[in-house]
Amino acid sequence: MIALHDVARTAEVSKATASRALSGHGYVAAETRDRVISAAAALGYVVPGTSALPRGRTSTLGVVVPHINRWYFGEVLEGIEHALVSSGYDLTLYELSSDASERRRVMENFLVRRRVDAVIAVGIELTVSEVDLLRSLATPVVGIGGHVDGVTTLGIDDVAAAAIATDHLLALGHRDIVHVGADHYTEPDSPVYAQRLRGFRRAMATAGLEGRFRVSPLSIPDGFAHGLTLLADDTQRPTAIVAGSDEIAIGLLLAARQLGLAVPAELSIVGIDGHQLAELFGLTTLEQHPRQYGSSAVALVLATLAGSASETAPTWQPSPAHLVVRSSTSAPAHDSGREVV
Amino acid sequence: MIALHDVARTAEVSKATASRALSGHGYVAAETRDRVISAAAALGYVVPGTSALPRGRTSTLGVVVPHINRWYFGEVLEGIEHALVSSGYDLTLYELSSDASERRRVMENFLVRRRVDAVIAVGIELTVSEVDLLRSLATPVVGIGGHVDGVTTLGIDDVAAAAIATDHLLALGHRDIVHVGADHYTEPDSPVYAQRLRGFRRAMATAGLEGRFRVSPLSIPDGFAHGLTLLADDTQRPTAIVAGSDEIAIGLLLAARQLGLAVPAELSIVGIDGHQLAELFGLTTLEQHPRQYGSSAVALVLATLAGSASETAPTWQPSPAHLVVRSSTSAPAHDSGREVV
DNA sequence: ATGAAAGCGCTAACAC
DNA sequence: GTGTTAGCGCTTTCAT
Repeated sequence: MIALHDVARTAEVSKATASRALSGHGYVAAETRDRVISAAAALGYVVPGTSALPRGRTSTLGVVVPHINRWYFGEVLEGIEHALVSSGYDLTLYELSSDASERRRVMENFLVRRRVDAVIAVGIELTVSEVDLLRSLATPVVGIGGHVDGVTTLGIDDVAAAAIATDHLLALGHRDIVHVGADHYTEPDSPVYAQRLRGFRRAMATAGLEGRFRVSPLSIPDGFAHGLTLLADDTQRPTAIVAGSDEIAIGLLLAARQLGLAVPAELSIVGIDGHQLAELFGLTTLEQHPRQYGSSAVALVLATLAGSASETAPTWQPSPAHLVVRSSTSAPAHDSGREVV
Repeated sequence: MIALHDVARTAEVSKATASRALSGHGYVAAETRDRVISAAAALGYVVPGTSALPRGRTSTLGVVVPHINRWYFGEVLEGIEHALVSSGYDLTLYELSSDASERRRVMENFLVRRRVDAVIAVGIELTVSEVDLLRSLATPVVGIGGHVDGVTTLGIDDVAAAAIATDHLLALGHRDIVHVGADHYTEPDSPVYAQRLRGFRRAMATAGLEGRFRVSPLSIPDGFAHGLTLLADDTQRPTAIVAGSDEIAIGLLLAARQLGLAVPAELSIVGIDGHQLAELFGLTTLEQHPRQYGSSAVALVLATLAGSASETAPTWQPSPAHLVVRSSTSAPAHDSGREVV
């Protein structure tokens, strides 16, 4: 275990000088610095995580997600990870199970106790007390997906997004539209699905219609299963579906095909998210950019930590997203994107 | 920021006693302990990450992956995360880009410098020098996927797995079989795809045949694209395909369907991994259990850290996996699993 | 420009 | 049983 001590001794300087030489803080003679740096290199020394302890820092960024193995979250994580490389910060990952007490434990015990210098909450509805807690510790927080009061959040306006998806179908002449997605009960941590449901209902109400809603877990197999039951009986089959996520939409699409329904001729489906498979399946969907949210969020928290963008009022600005309409069921044809603020 | 100091003062004891009371180590009067504990609770104190510093520990487990947003890796991560909950350990995640210097930086600067107490390498071929480095620091390492000399690794025998998949097709009477997968060049960090290729070649050679090989990135869209070019021309179309991963297999399957080919009547496809969509697509595949690998790996490293299973010779035992043969292209029908050691 | 010393928040020997 | 002391590996005043 090579410690600063060893580097200092090899370079024949004190620990203090070695520290300055390596960190770049404070005065140190050019010649001395070179000696220290080559000693460090020769010994294979690299600065440990404890180095920020005296400054009360951990060099660690906490990321909280409700799920790891879902496309959207995976993209966000990759975006974060890439942005973090060569920042000197580590990414520590917390998956919040749906268990409430478990959630409390993670939030309070880990995030809050100087185990992380900042937190990025992805698809998590932080409670006011959680936000207060972090704020009282001066821990920068930025959210991704949804909207949490008082914290800068990256993501689309989910209500508007679902409304646009719905309006698209209404404009196509559809009247019997159902929303297959999640709500507050199936995705208790995440605010976005309930908002998408609201957007759907709002758009339908505005058109003077009453939309149906079916709850489904957010996976392709679940979408498929729901599709089979929903679409098999043509007395209750809708002419169009707004899916709560692309996974559901793809599942529904597969179910429709399995039942021999022509999409979009006999059934129109629109999803939300921009899943990598959307184009492959010819899925009309509202695309956002989770990977960019990740890197932008990192930039934000790092800036705050560096003291630059400190406490500018956390204003929420929905990220741009656009509806990618695909008419054929399998011939990838981009664009005709409609901007969503 | 509530420190142990505050708890101690509130409970009217010394920091040492407070520490003992909270950690459970060493003698402390029951009555005193209660006082400390309630003081801690009242103040909202929780032990910080620095608590293990004096013992030279970080309470952190490093996990290295080549990709985050792929089904297999996501499953492993979820398995690890779940196993870690309430262990007191944090999971810090490193995604190794394919850039070699970047990889060196991560391996040396982060993993090795007491930033983590142990590491789990998922689908990463550690070099001997990397293993030596970690070993010299007494950092426990366990691998998942593939096989690294000197480190206990969880996963199937990929050579055998691919051979079994190939043999299955041979037994079905196929002679013109192609392998669509990755090799050392497309997935430089991961040993497993090259091994699967070897298993395929070996099985073909044993049957006195020469199998064709096509390189493809490991995603559904890429599998789809390769499928279109490979299957469109029926002069060069094989009768069966061994895919290097389920993503590729599913992509191929979709391409085949798009081209109007009946699967498995006109084209047999077998995948490897047990992707959640395999059943949905009626894909015959060799299933392993990435989530369990994750939790088992955690159990292993924690045991080593706790000193129990210390330095027992790291022997590699392939995990069980079995070939799930599905005959229909869309009717989920389990079973007829063949064990693979 | 450099070194000595104090201290980040905690644990562990060692005394009492 | 409990307090005192030293020290984990580093950064940072404060002298010099």
